[in-house]
Amino acid sequence: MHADRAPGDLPATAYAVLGLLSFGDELTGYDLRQRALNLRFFYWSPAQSHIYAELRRLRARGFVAERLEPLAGRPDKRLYRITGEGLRAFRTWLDEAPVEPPSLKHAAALRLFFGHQAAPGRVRQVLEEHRRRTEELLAELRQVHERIAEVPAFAYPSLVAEWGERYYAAELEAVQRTLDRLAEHECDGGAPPTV
Amino acid sequence: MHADRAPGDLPATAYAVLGLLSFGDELTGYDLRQRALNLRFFYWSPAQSHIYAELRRLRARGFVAERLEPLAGRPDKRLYRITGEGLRAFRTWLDEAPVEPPSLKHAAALRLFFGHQAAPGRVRQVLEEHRRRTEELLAELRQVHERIAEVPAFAYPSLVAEWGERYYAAELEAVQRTLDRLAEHECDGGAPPTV
DNA sequence: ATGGGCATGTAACGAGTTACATGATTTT
DNA sequence: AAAATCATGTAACTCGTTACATGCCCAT
Repeated sequence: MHADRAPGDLPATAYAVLGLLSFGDELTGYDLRQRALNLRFFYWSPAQSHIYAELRRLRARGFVAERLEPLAGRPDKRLYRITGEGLRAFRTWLDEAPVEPPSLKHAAALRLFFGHQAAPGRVRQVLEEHRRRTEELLAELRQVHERIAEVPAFAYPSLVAEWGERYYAAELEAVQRTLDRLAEHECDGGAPPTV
Repeated sequence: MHADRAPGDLPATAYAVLGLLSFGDELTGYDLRQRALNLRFFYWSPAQSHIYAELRRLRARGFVAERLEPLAGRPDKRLYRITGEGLRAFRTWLDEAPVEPPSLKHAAALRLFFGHQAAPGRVRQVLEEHRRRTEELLAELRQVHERIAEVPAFAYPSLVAEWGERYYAAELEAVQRTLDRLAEHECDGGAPPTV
């Protein structure tokens, strides 16, 4: 879970939050939650409560500064801005921290792997649902990409979006091929062996 | 971390271990660790200590049976076999449990996303390392695939391997394109904006 | 007046990891 | 004689989640 990290160093999630602040805006935890949602296409999005916790930690380290805006009858609104120290720390992480290998948890592929135990038609159903969801995700990603495509500050996020679009398009093709291969199987030998 | 699950239900990891036993062999925790390694191409591989813990839990539920083989001067060797109840539970999970959306944590893409803060050349370096590692992983996957390709019991794992090969090949292409786009950027505007 | 968005926060928990410890057997 | 492999296990820890709780403001 926490790999390759020198003691006292922060997890990638903390730097992801810090990085979202490195674009320069002053943001609330709520805002950050929204921004973090855009990471879901290639990284994952931390839970709301986790973001708040991460902000407290970053603040304790002096990586972000907090400004309070009093609100009547409920907790103050907290606005965060990255500090000079925070920016230095972020750049050091970006430039020097070892890049963890990408981790994929592909539940649909896991189901296929164990297909020998599945009910007839189940594997196909799982793959088709996966295809549908991938199509949706790709559509959403295209929308996000369109919104940021011409904004100079988002040149790099745009590159990631392009990459993601290719990624999901390839996934769609690969699923289709798997579906086809599955159909072949059912034609020749009947269902593959149940062991 | 633990999503969509009815209370009392087990995490996907537990079912993955159970699934590895569903091929019918009697295996030790150590063996299972090896087998679980093959899941790393599309799912992740749990730590050794985690596998042992999972086996204890599966045993407590009656999903696996344990046979002890006494060894002189150290803990007994424990051999596990799936039970009828375990097989039923596994099939129910496979056929009925909601399939979690695939989760990707792509650390290299995260670095690219924040490229505006990176030192010159760093993003390229990260991508090139990612490409190298992906090539390695693909090579390993091809080897595994070759070993199982003609084994009837592994028809489904073979399909997953094919899928994986396409997946990693597509990733390689996508990274290359990103590298190219990056080079274009550096030609026209100089480095993209540092904000 | 009701629902959705804004906004923060706590408590309890489960998942999964690293690091360590031990020792026999087999291979080099 | 050393190193790798086989084999099990514990303890301390972090990460991240779900579920809950609160309450304002704005649009319908």
